[in-house]
Amino acid sequence: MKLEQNIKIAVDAIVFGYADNHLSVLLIKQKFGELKNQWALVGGFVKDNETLNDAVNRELKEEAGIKVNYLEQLFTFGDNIDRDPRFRVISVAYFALVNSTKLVLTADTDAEDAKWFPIKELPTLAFDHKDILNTALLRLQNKLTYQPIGFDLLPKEFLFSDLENLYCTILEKEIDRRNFRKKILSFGIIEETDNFSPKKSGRPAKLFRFNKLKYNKLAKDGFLFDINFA
Amino acid sequence: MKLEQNIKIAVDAIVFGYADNHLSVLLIKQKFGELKNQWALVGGFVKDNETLNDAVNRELKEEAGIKVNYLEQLFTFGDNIDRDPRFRVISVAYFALVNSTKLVLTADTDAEDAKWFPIKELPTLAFDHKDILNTALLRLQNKLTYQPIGFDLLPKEFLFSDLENLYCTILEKEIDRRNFRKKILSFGIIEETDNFSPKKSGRPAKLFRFNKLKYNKLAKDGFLFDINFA
DNA sequence: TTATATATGCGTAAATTATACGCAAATATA
DNA sequence: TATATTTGCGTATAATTTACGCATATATAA
Repeated sequence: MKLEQNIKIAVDAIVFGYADNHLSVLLIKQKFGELKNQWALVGGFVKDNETLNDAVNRELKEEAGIKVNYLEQLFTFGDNIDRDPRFRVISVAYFALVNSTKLVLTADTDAEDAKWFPIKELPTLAFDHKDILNTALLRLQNKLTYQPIGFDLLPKEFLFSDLENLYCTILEKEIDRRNFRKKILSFGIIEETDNFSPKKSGRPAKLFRFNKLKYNKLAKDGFLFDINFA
Repeated sequence: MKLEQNIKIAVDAIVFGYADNHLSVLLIKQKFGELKNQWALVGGFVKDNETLNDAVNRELKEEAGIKVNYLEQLFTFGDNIDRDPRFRVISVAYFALVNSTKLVLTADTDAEDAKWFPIKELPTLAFDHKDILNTALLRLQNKLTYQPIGFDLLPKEFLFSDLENLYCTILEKEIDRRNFRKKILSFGIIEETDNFSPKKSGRPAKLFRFNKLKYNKLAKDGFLFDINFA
């Protein structure tokens, strides 16, 4: 069997973060090559002896010094045959979420060129990274309606209003506050804490916490988290 | 930038077919190599200048002489680092459906070693193809509940009872016949024909046809096809 | 010819869930 | 003390799901 394949395999990560009612994406400024100074997704080539997951996590650490809360394979992009003149590149894209405490990038890594961009203020992106990003955004919006991944974008303890705003912001629609609360509570996967959050005005609100154990239990039994609102 | 990556990229297809109340998968008997005479998924290495989709369709034609009704990317499997001693193989798996008229493989291709296996009577599979198959089966079951892909497994004109049995068989559960009919009809994506199907006993039943145009219209408007039953 | 088994096609009551709100409570600020 | 603001709980109504009943149309057996 002849096999002279000149294709290299890369991984890319679309990392979403949420803070102050804004959804953001983590981007890296390219240091080398023709695309020097262009913004791109975190990513790089896969080493011969590491899994795809390991490769993504390594790149996330090397390029942005970050550990993500949620990671899943998104899609493999391989149709852009002329992306690099030296060889064809096929990219396995990953979808990642970090909680808001990680939205400030630490300066002690070589991550000086990593930056968060609000999803509404993106720069021009290298390669086909704009397409990948759009695919990821659709996945995020979709997944939000049937899997409770919103918690991975929030700090450990959060207000109901934070969670509600997150849904409204990412899904770009109004949701009735009281019905939202009722439905989320009905799942039995978040619990009250004894803590309150300081507020500028209005009645003080309890902080809540996501109970991953209870979620896993329900998910294993095939419980359907239907988080859709009119 | 040093880059000595010794990885080859392949595509594999999990092709599902449905006939006589049985879900089946298309497998190929390996002709060469260490795994000679073992059964495996349709698949092969990607050529330098073809898209991933083209690669899958080419393999489907070459190895089984088949054109599929539905094809989508499933998942990229890359963790099985020692699959081939010569190099590492990363496989982009595709999920495919054919309608029941194609369940008889034509002998005029080099497909003499292609065969349909009922999902409940699988042989031992090569590589990690059993894992890939399981992933595909879960995808099929899941997708059936929110996207009307069942029609891609049936002939152009079909009985409601065929569709119902397909759902019962693949999802492995009982569904109330009358409620099933009501819900599917409520979507407005299938239409009556003037034809009847010959039956062994019982009242003659009308044949129905899937209207893809109406489906596409609804899908574009974000209509939710909730095909879940208690 | 008549009875029986089988599958279809239509309908409806009851249970459940979703939607649209009302409103008191608790705080900051004017 | 009044006002604006946000929270937390509740409830009536609409919509949907679920569990069936039953007449109809055919093949086959008696």
